[in-house]
Amino acid sequence: MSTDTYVKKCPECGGINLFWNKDKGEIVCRDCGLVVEEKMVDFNQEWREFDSTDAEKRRRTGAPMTYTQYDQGLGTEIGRKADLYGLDSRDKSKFFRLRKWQYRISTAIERNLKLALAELKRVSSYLKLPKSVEEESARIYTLAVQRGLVRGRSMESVVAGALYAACRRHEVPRTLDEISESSGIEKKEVGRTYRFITRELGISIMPSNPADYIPRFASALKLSPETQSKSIEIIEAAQDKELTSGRGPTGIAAAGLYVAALINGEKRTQREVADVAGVTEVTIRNRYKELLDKLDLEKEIKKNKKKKKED
DNA sequence: AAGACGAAAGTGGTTGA
DNA sequence: TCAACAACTTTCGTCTT
Repeated sequence: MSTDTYVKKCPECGGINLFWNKDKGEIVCRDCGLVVEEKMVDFNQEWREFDSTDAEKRRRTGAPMTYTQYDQGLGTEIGRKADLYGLDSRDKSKFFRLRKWQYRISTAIERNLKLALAELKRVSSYLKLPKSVEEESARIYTLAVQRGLVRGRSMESVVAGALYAACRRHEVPRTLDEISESSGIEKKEVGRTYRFITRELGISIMPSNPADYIPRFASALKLSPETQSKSIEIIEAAQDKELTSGRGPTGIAAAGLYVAALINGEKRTQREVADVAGVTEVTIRNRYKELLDKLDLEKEIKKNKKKKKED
């Protein structure tokens, strides 16, 4: 955290031309333009795991590259690497030549990984994601790079997709909106990349459970734990009656929370809940109506109203 | 006056021919 | 590849508290 221990070398290009902009509180590499954040110091630990094989090599590679050149160059190289697998059994000399290629570009992959993992770390800490999710998404991203799935996509969008996938797998779902906002990638792009990489990597994901959203939404709305568990009850009941399939999980979570708050006399407006959950009031209303219809919750709401009047 | 409700039209994504 | 389709949003007018 403290700035006197800040990095001496650029994590991307290894250059030593780091410029500390005290006003903005950021450190910028003059060679490649990378903005090195203060938390950099922490990152080093993380990276070591990924770098161990040829960490020494990278240190001295100071070739100045712009961000975009670097990225584009990498994209095509990874493509070649993918081709290699089709050829190797037939032509041995070609195989060895390509092997050399692969070896040469592996440092490029390493560099891309460093950059990507810095981005990943940034977004992840912005979203306050647990370590386990961060590591999972790093793993997913690494796999994606190795399979050449980054080609034709921006590194950032793949990072965002990997994060979203990791969140889903660990059942700490963030909405696409949140990922989108914190990564600066368009929502539909995040979704597309997410679908692509999970399909290509054969990652199976359970459809996300509305109940997983409850704790976060509830705390954002400052609702009591009782209301939380009530809403989870409601959602589970709704799942039994198959009111949840095909519906957006956030909408269901929002409606469940809204009803639960109503029942426990902690009423929030539809708008408040809608904002937190990232859906519209209309969606809440639709789900809410279904819940009332099928789960006869009206009694409970009335009961609560009576209680209030008595007080 | 603010919140809740619902109708109608529009949007983006999925699916199936 | 295209059109039908379901879920969700946007917008707006009306009713309720």
